[in-house]
Amino acid sequence: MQYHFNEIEAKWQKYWAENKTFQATNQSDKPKYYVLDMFPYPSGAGLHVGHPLGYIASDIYARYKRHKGFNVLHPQGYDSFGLPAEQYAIQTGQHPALTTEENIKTYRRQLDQIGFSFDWSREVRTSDPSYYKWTQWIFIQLFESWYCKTHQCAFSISELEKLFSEEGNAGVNAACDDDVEYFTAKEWNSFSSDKKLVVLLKYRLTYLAETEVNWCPALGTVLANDEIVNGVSERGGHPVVRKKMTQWSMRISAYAERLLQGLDTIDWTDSLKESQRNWIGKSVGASVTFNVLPNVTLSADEGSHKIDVFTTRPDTIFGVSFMTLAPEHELVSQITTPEQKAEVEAYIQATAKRSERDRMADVKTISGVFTGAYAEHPFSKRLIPIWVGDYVLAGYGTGAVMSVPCGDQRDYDFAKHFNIPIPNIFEGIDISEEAYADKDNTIIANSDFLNGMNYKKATKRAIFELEQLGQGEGKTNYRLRDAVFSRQRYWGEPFPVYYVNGMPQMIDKAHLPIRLPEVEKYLPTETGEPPLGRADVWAWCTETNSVVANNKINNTTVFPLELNTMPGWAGSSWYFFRYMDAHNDQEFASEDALKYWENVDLYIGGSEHATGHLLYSRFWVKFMKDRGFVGVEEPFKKLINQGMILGTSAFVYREDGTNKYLSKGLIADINVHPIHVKVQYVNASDELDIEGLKNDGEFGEDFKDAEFILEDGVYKVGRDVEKMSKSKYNVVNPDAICEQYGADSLRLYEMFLGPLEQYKPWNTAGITGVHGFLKKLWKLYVGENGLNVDDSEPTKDNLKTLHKTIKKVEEDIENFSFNTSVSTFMIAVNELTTQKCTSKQVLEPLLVLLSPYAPHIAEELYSQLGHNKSISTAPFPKFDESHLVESSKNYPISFNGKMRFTLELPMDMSKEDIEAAVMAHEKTKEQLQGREPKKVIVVPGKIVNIVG
RNA sequence: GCUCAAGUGGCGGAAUUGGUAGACGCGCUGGAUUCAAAAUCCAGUUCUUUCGAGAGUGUGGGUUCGAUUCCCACCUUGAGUACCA
Repeated sequence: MQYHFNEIEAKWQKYWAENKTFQATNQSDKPKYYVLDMFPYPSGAGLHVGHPLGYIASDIYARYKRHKGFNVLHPQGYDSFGLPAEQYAIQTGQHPALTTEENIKTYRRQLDQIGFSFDWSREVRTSDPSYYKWTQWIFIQLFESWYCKTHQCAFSISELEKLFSEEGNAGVNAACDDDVEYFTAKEWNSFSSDKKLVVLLKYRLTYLAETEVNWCPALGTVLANDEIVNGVSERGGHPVVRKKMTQWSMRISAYAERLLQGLDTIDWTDSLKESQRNWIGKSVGASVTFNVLPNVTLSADEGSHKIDVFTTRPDTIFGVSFMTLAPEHELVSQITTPEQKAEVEAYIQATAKRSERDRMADVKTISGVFTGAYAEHPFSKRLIPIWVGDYVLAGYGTGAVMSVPCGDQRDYDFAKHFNIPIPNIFEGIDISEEAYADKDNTIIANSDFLNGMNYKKATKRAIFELEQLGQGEGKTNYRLRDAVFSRQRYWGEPFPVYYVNGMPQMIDKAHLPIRLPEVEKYLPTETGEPPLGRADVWAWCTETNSVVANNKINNTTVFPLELNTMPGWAGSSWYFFRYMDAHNDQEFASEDALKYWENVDLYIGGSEHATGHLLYSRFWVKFMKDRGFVGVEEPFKKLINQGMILGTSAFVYREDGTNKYLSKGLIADINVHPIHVKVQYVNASDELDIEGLKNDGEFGEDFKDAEFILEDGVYKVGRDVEKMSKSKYNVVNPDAICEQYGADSLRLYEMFLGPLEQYKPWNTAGITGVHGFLKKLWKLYVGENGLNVDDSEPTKDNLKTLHKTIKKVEEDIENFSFNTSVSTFMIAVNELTTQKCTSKQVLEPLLVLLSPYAPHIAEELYSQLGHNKSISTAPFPKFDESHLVESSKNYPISFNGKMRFTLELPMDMSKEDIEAAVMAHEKTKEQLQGREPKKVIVVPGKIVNIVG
């Protein structure tokens, strides 16, 4: 009987689906284990062999954990809102819901054929109203919350209102907008309800704010920095301008410290934690207030300005020789003297044209302009000229810096360029060539009360003195910015928000979900409003509590709804909770389910989400914990980034100016142009199937009349490893692999390629290795005339092979070293085949070991051994050390550390006897050639090393 | 620039606490089987070599009886990030 993988795989996939083999229960005596993949965006192109890599790894782990007696939750779903579907809708007019549905079907078929043990009964789709109902609900909770910095915790906004009415806001230590004004309880209570709403909005964890964005008028949308190339949109090349827009923001900055601290409690890779730390960007220093000197030409009212700066080096405060403001800084226009006005305005105009990215990329050019105004040094009272320079970013700190040229290279370069003095405040340091930024060896000089102090002491003293003056305090700054949460798109979650007198109002939970309205086109409106501005039925009636036609808007009972939609990361920031109780229509998940499953034990996905999805999810979970909705502080306990599988592109070489294609070895110094060809026309020896290429439906025409110049009778292509992509014709489809070799071969081969975390090239030719292994495995169990397995007693060698395999495979899975397991299986099958093993006592446990990796063949053989329950219910074999105990050791005999020969000696031989046996050996004498050994190292059971 | 990875045969990679470098597989070479092919099986395959042996894990040092593994400096590649005050 042969190994008919197609039949076997279809049979067991059907069995698993029909018997709900992998359905997890929310009640169990077994310990729980939650294995999660980053859910895919269902793109139109379907899966290529790179996509399932992480899913296969997590599936192996999930199946292993089931064998180990865990109740495993291993769900899958779709991140199904997103731009490609919308773009396709704009081009074709097809509703994104339809194309998304189609794409999901393809994905599901492809995933099913690989034999994953997903619990599909818990599938979620972020674009499903029954799912985004809860995304909207969480948004409302964020709106109804504020963050107390003293307690480091979010609370209900009603508690804040109570505080305000009892004691005003002076004593409230909240994460809020910078521009809140102080008020007393009495004042608060006298505010109109509209005014109260305005004030509260400054405290809410999601709030409306004017944000500067990259606006592309032609596309009617906001673009991310990387969607802009050379100042124009990447798609279409339209001009882009900086524009202020009112958008929803998330106050993630409130959680900066906890997001940073939490990293120490989770098992993620160091590189990933490091990216998040960089992103959060904590820096400790001080804020310093400089008074701007009254300018005689300005009125008294305009004259009393203050500039706040943040510095990490308050110890260098006596080294300040100028200040620099970002061109966008609001004080610039107010303090500039009439003489400098024209120059400053010209400079601001020039910098406004450059995108933020351009400005950052061009570090070399030093530019700036003097405002004509001066500030006063808080201690020395010296005059400090105030400059404008675009090396200061408006978005970081206060958008202004105290420039200490002797201690900061950028300040130094700026000072040199504009001939500003560079006072030296460092003891014994030469600053004639460059700034001195070494904190550890700093001794302060020329600095009044700071003289002679080191960095630490001087910092402490400077902050103390600033506080005495009321012109500064110790401060910690974070680079992490609040996240913009509005998108001018159609295919995303609608906000559960309507507007009364321009103030946002939340729709009550009872009326969720607010479903996406129908529009006739998916483009922005002619007036530049988002696509939802095209909907005719998009107003909120507070009497019927329903979405009604726009023409009913009267602003007394019927109000306009929000036109923006939520960003891609909204739905993905909490989906891991929904899997716990996916069909609950009363809550996002029940308390019991949340309590049982807690959080994700193992999360596998790509490292490209390091600072997006993985940071936002942590933020939402911390918020939900604060408000008592969940019991955990972190979403993902352990996280592994799978590496990317790269494609091996193939090239043919056209001789310039001809229609001749030269085989790779013939190029020499002839001028040729390499052209990508589809990898399916290339065999394992890099030989091109010329006929196949010429008959290709898509490109055959291009090569029809081409002449292929062969070497040794074949055309050899060139190869290069590149990212797998359609445009490089190196995409390999798992469907074809499954059909030709089977899902078990695909699973084994993806693992066999190399370590999970590494980037590695795909080469279909190599799959014959693992496929051959499966055939060999099959032959070990099934002969010409039926099963080869019997009840015979295993031999010592059989047991040794089995138990070393158990040991290795178990260690490998625990270490996520799946590639070495595959080798181990090959070795085991090779050995057992040589041993002609037929013993069920050995061959049955081997199947359980293999089943996480190659579940179909394992199920089939297991059932042929007489079982009528799925192999997934079998316990993992127990390792028994006693089978590996050896009585002798083949010692490597080294001379000066180099192994020269081996010698078989009993395991229990003493050190002295080993040395004697080695020294007596004739090859030892040969090696020494008469020399007397200086030293003989004997490590019993390991090695002998002779020095001399 | 900074941070984090990673450099081992023709290729993917193995060597888990410092102890036989190149497991396992691909590819290649030779052979068996076959009318032939596929499939299968067997043997060989780091480099050099005067066939005795010698060298060898990016480069150069160091620690050690012994280093792919530990330390220092450097080079290369990849990823992320950036005038962050």
